[in-house]
Amino acid sequence: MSKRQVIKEKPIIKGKQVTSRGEEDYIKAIYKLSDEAEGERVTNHQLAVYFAHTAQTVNEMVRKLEKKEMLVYQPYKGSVLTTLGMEEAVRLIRAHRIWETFLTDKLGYAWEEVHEEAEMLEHLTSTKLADKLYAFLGAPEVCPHGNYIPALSDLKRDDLDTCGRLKLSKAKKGKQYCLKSVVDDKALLVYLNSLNIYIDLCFKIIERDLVSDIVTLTYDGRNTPLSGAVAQKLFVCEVYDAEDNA
Amino acid sequence: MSKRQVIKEKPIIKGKQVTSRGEEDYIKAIYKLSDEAEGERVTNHQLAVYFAHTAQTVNEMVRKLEKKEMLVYQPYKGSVLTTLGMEEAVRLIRAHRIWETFLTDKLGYAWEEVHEEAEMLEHLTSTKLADKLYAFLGAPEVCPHGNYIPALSDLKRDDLDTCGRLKLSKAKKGKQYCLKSVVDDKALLVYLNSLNIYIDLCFKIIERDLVSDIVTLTYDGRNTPLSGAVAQKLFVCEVYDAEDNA
DNA sequence: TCAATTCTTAAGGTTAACCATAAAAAGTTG
DNA sequence: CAACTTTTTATGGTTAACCTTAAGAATTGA
Repeated sequence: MSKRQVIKEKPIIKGKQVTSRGEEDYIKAIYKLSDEAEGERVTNHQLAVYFAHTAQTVNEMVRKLEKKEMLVYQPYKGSVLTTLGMEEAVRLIRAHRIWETFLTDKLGYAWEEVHEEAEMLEHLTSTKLADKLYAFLGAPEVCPHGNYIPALSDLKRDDLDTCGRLKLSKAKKGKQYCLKSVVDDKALLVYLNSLNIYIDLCFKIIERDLVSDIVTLTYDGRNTPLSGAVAQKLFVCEVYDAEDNA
Repeated sequence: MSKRQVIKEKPIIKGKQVTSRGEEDYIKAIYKLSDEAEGERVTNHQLAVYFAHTAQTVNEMVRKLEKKEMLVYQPYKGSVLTTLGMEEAVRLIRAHRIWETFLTDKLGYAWEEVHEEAEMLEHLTSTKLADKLYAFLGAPEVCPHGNYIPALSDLKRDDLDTCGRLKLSKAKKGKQYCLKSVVDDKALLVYLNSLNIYIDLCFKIIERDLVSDIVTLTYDGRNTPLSGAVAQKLFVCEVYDAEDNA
């Protein structure tokens, strides 16, 4: 009733979020972890390790997301995303990969530089913006790391990272392969740069030492040994049109 | 010392911000308001109205920004940005206008749709990203609303919105003008759309009624009356190569 | 100049997203 | 199945960004 109320005149619009940044990060993490691990449920412990959060914090976040019906949580068992949660995760992953593609293809970023930027931008990307960007990019199939850019309706997680592809660590000696995707890990990407390894590079496996756990590839006329740890993060397709360059 | 500490293993990187979203909004607001009003100092009251925040909140934010040396505050007088604060404001305005240009020029957004998106994106735009985007856009001079895109070193506020331009409300009857910029106000932009008025449109003023406060323009072979309120939000340059289309 | 008005600020509250400590509950295993 | 480990959750704390109420200080104008 006082004149001071006049201050309330202009209610500037602000981003009204249904899910906050933190919540979105949890949804994405659950989506990813439920794929990496064999089981479907993601335990609170896994999330605690992933985010370096305490058990209590994880518990609170999971309970909050449960109330919002983004996931179903069973104490001592873990969480499974609901369809709503999956949709949210796919929306974020789609935006993430679209931004990564934009940053490399249009702005000339290196593939190891795009993750952090995309990680921020994805959270403010409306469906409209994502779709327009995607069209502008020419509807690319994959991001700079070779992972599929899912459509919003595309909730099948298996397709996203590895469908039709083989871990290099499971490839066979003597055969030829083409690199199709890599895990989005900065140190790995920088390392691959130093070896001149990139998406769509074709090579032959000339050695696979199970004791030392080293795979040796041939490309560019030279031999390159890769540790099992690295080989596990590279996904390849077999190539049949033989043509040696050793 | 307990085994539970193992949880602390993986400290995922997060955006470490020097200035938060809220602080950045205050810096931008002070920058803008110190230009719009005649005086240089921006009072807490102005900020309270602008954000629809309470006096207490404004006070807290201003004091916080003062501690960070982004501004100098004099109780009962108001705030002035320091060079540091100005740089921050220009960085944000630059990012804002670059995003607006990207959204319209590359993604086909309408000029009334870009403000909100840019308002969010600007806060996560590193100098590197802004510069790359800017180059990608072909180093445009102005945003879709005709406002100059400042360089980071460009702290002169006067140039940004009106340099060398005239408010349409001060234009003279009988002369020809070209629309150079408009205030970024959604309702206004939609209204201008309906009149087919856009940046770089040239027209002649055929009437200026001081009593009714209406300016009448001629373009596209028709006469269009504009209220003083609208005319105040349009900035024009005089055009000398005469050519009637009335 | 003094009363009215406006501005500032102290005190204390809220919510979100984190934290630690510690107890209670469930699972695991010898 | 008892002991041990892990997981959950209650309690209580922190900071940031907001809020209200209300007191106190400065400005203004008649």
